[in-house]
Amino acid sequence: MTDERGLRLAALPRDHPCGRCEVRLDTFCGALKAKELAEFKALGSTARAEPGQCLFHEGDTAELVFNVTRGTLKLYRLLPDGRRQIASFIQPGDFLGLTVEEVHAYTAEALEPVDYCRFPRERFDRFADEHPEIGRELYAMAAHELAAAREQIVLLGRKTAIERVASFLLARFDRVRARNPDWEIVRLPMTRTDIADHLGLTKETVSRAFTSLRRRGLIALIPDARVELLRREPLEHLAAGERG
Amino acid sequence: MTDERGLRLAALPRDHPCGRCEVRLDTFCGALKAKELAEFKALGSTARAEPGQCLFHEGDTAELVFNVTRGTLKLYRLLPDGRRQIASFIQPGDFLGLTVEEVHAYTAEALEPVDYCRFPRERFDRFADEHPEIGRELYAMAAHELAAAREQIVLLGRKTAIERVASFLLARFDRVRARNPDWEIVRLPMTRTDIADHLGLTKETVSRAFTSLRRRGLIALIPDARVELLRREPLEHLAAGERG
DNA sequence: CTGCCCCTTTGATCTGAATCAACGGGACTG
DNA sequence: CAGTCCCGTTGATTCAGATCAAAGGGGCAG
Repeated sequence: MTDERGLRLAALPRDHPCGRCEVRLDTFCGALKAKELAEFKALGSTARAEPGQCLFHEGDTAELVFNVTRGTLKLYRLLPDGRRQIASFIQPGDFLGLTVEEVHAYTAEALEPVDYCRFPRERFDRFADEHPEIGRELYAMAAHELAAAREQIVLLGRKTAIERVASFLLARFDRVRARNPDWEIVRLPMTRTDIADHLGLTKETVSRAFTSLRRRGLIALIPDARVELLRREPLEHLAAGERG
Repeated sequence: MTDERGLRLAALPRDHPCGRCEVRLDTFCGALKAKELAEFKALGSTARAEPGQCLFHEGDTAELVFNVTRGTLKLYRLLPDGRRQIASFIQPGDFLGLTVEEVHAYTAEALEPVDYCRFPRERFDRFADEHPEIGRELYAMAAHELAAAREQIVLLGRKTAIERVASFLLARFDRVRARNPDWEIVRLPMTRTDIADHLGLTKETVSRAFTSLRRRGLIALIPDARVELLRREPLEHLAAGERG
């Protein structure tokens, strides 16, 4: 699989508009041949968002879809009195903005500088209709996100504070590991408040959980918002809910 | 849309194997013409599950996919110490068993007598590959379920007990209303414990929330596990999190 | 009809995490 | 370089919901 993808990457002409895209093979673009990819790319444009800027707000009509190539966003909903829930963090390779509704149900805000491709929804849909291989990839991505969302449901419904934080950290480590198998340090571009709003906790409780994991020797907190994984197994036990 | 579907339903020959299926147009079967539908149906078989029986367990290899035609199931995960989270309730017209993993991450257990069609996953995938219109429906269903899952994430992460119960009830009422616009009574085939395990609460808290909603005159509890909607608006305010 | 079981409801008490409060530190600003 | 702001951490107190406990009711087997 990696080899095949490697070949396809190598096969892309030098002057191809997606030639420098680092996440091409992590998203459905990887399912397209060079020519189709160029056609696809021409449907949209690229842009950058600075920290705090939003690609769209809850309630906006969904006119564009996005493909993130660099940086992290948070996808959140606000309740009328200010309570906030971050449904998920969006990372390079993630697709964003697809909705069955006419209107976005969440706000997508950049946590750090974000580069992305954007496509008018109508054109995107037409292209997808004409390219079944895209449809298949889209379905696979939706299924994947659904699995992640249900994992989050288990976390929010039944796990304790420290189990939630352990699960969150492991998910981050595993995401890094998918690319660098022996990388044991992860950067967390989001604040404690963001993590809390993702895990259904408060920033104080998240902070205490980090401290507790550090004291138990499972992780180390490194300057510049980084965390090192010291002992994976007990962290996995905690995350799985084994009352450790 | 309803008219178009009505026509398509009427167009199905009398002796068609799906002729009596009441949910055909609620699921992707509705996107198939009579002949293709018959071919599709022939790929699998129908069966019934009694209350308490499981279509599959967490950890089983995912060899079959299911289409529920009657009855309700619960889809749940157990943590090692017995904590349980019901990811969702599955109803007629819902598709079940699709997973990106080789193995089911949840158990699907019947709450009441359940009729369903089942298909070997491999054959189903092949059929879907050959019929792009199915792929599109599958994607739409996955996107729909993802939206529902994220709604549940907001509920579990940030809503209070009574807001959760109000949201749950409204979702039930709306599901009924989609078919019978002025129907204000809904049957709840699941126990208080099931509802609690869906909403991240305990059965006692769920029961107290029902009592509170009844005392406020928003709902009435009717024998035979039924609930009547008396005042929709305040219930909607509660569900939206307006601190009523 | 009786007894058993399970479900629901209600009450009393407990507790994990929220809230309230304070402090230290890094980044930016004027 | 003082001032401000935001972030993270830690401590004290509070509270929503969990847990523990008990009683009532419907369904069903014998």
